[in-house]
Amino acid sequence: MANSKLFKGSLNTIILKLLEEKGKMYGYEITQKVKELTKGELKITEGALYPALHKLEAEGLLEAEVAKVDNRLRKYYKLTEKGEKETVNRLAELEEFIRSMHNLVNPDWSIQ
Amino acid sequence: MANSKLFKGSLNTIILKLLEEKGKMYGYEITQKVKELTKGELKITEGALYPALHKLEAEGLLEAEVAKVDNRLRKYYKLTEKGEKETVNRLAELEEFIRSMHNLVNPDWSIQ
DNA sequence: AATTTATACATAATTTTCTTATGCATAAGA
DNA sequence: TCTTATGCATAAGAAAATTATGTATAAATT
Repeated sequence: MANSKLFKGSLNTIILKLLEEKGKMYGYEITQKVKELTKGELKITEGALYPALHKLEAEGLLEAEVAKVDNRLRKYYKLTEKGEKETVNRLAELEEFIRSMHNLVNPDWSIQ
Repeated sequence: MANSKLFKGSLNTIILKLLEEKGKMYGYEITQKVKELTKGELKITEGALYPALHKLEAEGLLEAEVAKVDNRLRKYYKLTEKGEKETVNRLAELEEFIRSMHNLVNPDWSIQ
């Protein structure tokens, strides 16, 4: 997509939020869900996603569970308790970020 | 700031928008203006700002002019014609980005 | 008077985070 | 049969930031 640069730094927050909503998801599912929600605008690459998932797991925010579906492996991730708390913080930061960007560039729409 | 990661990738757009509004600005002025507009939330570091300005200049989006004020050098930047056009694009992308993020994380406010 | 903070630029080393490329494997569709 | 889709993973490289360092003058503080 044209403005993929803008998404830099927001991947972790996106993952955490989706997991908060869905309960558990596997990697490929996340890439498809993001593509769907952004109407194809944001395509998360595997080279970005899997290392991000591994890191969040190493930080104790996610825990993984492998399942075999239709003879294919899926690695399901869900939030740990720590991850749930952190997600609240990250989303608050994201909201603050968007408000700040609004103040900076002041486009012709408002935030309610 | 806590969520500086989220701002990754948006520095160029911020610079272009501020210059569009102000006409011309120098580097230090940009850092102060951003700090003011974000209530201290975003502190642009010099190591990020100056290379970004140089790159935008090299791309032909900005042009620079050095002035001496109070025995101190200031390097004023302003948009070129190409830069003005590009700024329109970048702001449209930014708006699309913010709408996408909204769809993704669906906070409790709406965009009008 | 001396030191710190503010103003103003710049670059180098390092880190973070991404893209692109590669690899393996099974299932479905053309 | 070959391509696309599903599913994981890692390595090489690029991009964009942070942190550290350097130079210089002016203002403010101790």
